[in-house]
Amino acid sequence: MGRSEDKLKLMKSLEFKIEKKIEGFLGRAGIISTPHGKILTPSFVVVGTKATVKSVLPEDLKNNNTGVVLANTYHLYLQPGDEIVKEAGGLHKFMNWEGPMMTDSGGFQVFSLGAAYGKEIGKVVSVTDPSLLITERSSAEDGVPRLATIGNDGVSFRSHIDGSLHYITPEKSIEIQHNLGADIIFAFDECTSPMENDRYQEEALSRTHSWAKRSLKRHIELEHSKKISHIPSMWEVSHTGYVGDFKDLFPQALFGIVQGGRNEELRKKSAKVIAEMEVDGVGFDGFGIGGSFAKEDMSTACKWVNEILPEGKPRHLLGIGEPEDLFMGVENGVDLFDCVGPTRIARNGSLFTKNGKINIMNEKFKNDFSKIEDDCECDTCKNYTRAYLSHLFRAKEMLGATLASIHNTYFINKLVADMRKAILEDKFFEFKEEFLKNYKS
RNA sequence: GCGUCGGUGGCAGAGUGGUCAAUUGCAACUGACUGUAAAUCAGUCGCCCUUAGGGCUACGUAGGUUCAAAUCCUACCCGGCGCA
Repeated sequence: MGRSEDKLKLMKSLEFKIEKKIEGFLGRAGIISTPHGKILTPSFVVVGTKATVKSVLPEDLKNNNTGVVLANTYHLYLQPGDEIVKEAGGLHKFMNWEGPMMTDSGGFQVFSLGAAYGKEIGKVVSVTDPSLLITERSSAEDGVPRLATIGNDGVSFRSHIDGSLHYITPEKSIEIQHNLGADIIFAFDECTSPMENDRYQEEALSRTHSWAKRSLKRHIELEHSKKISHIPSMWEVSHTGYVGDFKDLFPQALFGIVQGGRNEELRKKSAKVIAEMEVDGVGFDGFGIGGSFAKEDMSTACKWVNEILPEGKPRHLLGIGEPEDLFMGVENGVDLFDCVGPTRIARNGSLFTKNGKINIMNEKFKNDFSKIEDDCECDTCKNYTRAYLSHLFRAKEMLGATLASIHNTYFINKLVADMRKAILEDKFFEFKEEFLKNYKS
């Protein structure tokens, strides 16, 4: 098999077609083809960390118009173990989700179990408070022991489940992700805290870049080792969307991750480095935008990065998913979003409505026999009332979490689908204005 | 009927002369949640005054002892248990 054929094989893991752009902006509507089906972009990726979207059946996700599910490398490596998932035939079979899947690399856990462990910091800070900035590297003497310790070669994790010690390198993360078998996987990166200073961000960024290269290299090696029965031609892919009859073994796409915190120079540098990165002439299939932001400058950060990333490949804004943020991201050229928000707040009793979030546990809903939203067509709204959900949550009945999660994921999926429709009809900004006017009222 | 133990804020249940408007849990009320350490976490929770703080009313009921009582004494009411 010749060199060019090898390259061809690797490219087939994913196709991205842009259907329409928002005139004068970076935003666009497109279609990503994967071995497990198409993703209509912009698209919301529902998070199913441990190979399950908490409290929701895959059938319900399908009814919800869920396009993609994202599972997690670190969590599945610890439990049940990636070898078990491989033995099961991969994530799709293991969890009974036939649609497109992604896995995160564990890079976020470098942050959540590291710098953020035991503290009240999220990846998005809403207030720019300089006093929170870490002026110099505070290793571990801030009093709170971390479960993740970063080295240049990899990260030591202390399992949050049983305390056992694990070492994850970029190569290891990619190997795990190949065992898990999602359609799209991510390079191992260091998600930094928004409180870190520029000096540390720069240091972390060069680490992320070197890890990206190592991830890409290992990924390509593993892709080459796959025996694929039929390699579709370019014509087949572009005209039918058909990307192959791969049975249990299909090609996986690798996304590189741009970091750089809130620093413009670092963000731009990272976008350039990741965009141009190649191993044996092969680059990333798409890009993740990771790390931390201040709410206020999230849109400029997306813009800096997406102006540099190649237009023809999909971009995924990692871990972002509040309605306002989705508009911001789409407008600035983001194709994919994932976020635990819709499902987590659902389990905690918050529900999306077009007039803003409501907390179903509030007293006023005890005898409110209307639907969460009159015109919502999700299975929850079709069949249940606010009063019933209020009761389920008060009684701590687990069906409450299920019904709330179904509604919230439906709501977000529909929101993004409506954005897509608006882009195709040249009405993105009208839609945005109308939606946000109601949502913020 | 006699004896005995007990009656504390919506509930359960600490406290047993001053630091008690009263530990704690539950319930209730409100808020948070952005690549899931999360069916979690935080705040409020007698009444009044705008916060600091201050005032008022409260630990079955009514009296009493004391500078001071949820805490001690007396009577009564109510409940558990034991004996008749």
